[in-house]
Amino acid sequence: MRKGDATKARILDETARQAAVKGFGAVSLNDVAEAVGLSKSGLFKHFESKEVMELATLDQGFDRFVEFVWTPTQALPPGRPRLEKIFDRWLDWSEVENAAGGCLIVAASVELDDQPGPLRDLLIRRTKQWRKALAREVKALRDPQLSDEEAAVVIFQMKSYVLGHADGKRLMGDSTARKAARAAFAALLDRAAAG
Amino acid sequence: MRKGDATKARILDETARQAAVKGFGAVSLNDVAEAVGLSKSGLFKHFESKEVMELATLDQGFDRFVEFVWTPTQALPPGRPRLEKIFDRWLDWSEVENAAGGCLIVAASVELDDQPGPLRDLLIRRTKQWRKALAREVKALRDPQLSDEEAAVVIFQMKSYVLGHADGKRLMGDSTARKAARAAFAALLDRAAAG
DNA sequence: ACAGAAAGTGACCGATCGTGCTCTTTGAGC
DNA sequence: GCTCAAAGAGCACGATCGGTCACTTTCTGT
Repeated sequence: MRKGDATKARILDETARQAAVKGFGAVSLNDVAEAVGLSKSGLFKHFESKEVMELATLDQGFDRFVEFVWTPTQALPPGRPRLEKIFDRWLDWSEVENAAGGCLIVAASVELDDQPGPLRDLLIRRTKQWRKALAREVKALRDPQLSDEEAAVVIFQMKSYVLGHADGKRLMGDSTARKAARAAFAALLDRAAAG
Repeated sequence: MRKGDATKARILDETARQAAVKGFGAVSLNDVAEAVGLSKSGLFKHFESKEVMELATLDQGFDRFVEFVWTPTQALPPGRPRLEKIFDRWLDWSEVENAAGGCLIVAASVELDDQPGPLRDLLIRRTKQWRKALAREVKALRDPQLSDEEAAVVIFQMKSYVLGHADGKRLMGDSTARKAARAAFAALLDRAAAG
């Protein structure tokens, strides 16, 4: 049962790639199977349906995101240094790690925000989970910890800059997007620490 | 040739609605035709292909956007009052005017950023055009007008807040998103006017 | 009112969609 | 090394995809 796991992982990776590019709704089993080097029916030995495959893809997408953006920052001291690293990794996530296709989570968020179903449920659940982890990091910015409301303000603007960066860099090819995002975020941290 | 124009407009509206919900890549002629009350082949009397229909849809989408967000603000004095109104209308655009489906332009931006073709070309062209109009409004924030670079910083953050607002409100149902966006934007204008 | 164009229908095309079925190959545990 | 399940191929299915064509209905300009 080891060979199967490796194939499964390749399927999930490929599905994630295609979903980030074309959207979940436009991914076809044929394209995925071909890219992975399988027959279409071979996919069904790993997932009982397309929907289950999509769910697994999005779930693994979040795992990869947290692993890439959050995990490596836990070695740093809490507060500003850690948060700056998280932000930087977050920008890397869409600009470098997923240069082709962009961030799967952003793509899914825009696509699924008005399409009820298990896929959207999963997306919302894991986004909330991520938000919680992020809130803990943000609150540690000041010695008397930031309140929930203060942290929410910081998170809103932080995520906004991430989205702005992705929009500017990926669609418009704006090479200054990263600098703009970093500057805006640094100013935000200054305000948060002072306020 | 008057009846045809009305039908054409209904087709474009419906296509825009569906594209905003499911993405351009997942819109089918059958669904559009059915929703408009036409046969599938009837669509081809108005557009020679699906791609042409999509192009017309996105183009009209931008027209509607500018008409809704920008046009009504031109009665206000340039600078801060006008820009605040633009921002407000922009939030309304995705939260109220397009409550079901969200902003077509945002959806298209995320979907098409890595899919070359005429549709993406059109998207980029019209986005640049909008950015230019926006830059004029932003520069008028201060008496010695803001420089290009200063305006770019403001526009980056402004658009970031719009995206953050859409993300928070539409996907997560966060009812405080609008307040957060407005507060962040007001602070941005303060900084821009002072700096 | 009449002619001709515009608007719209229905049947059909080949291709592709997700999925089930049977069959063969392959790999892992004893 | 044998066995048996896991992994995968191949084919076929009904539905739907974008698109064409011949035909009918409806509107509009004169």
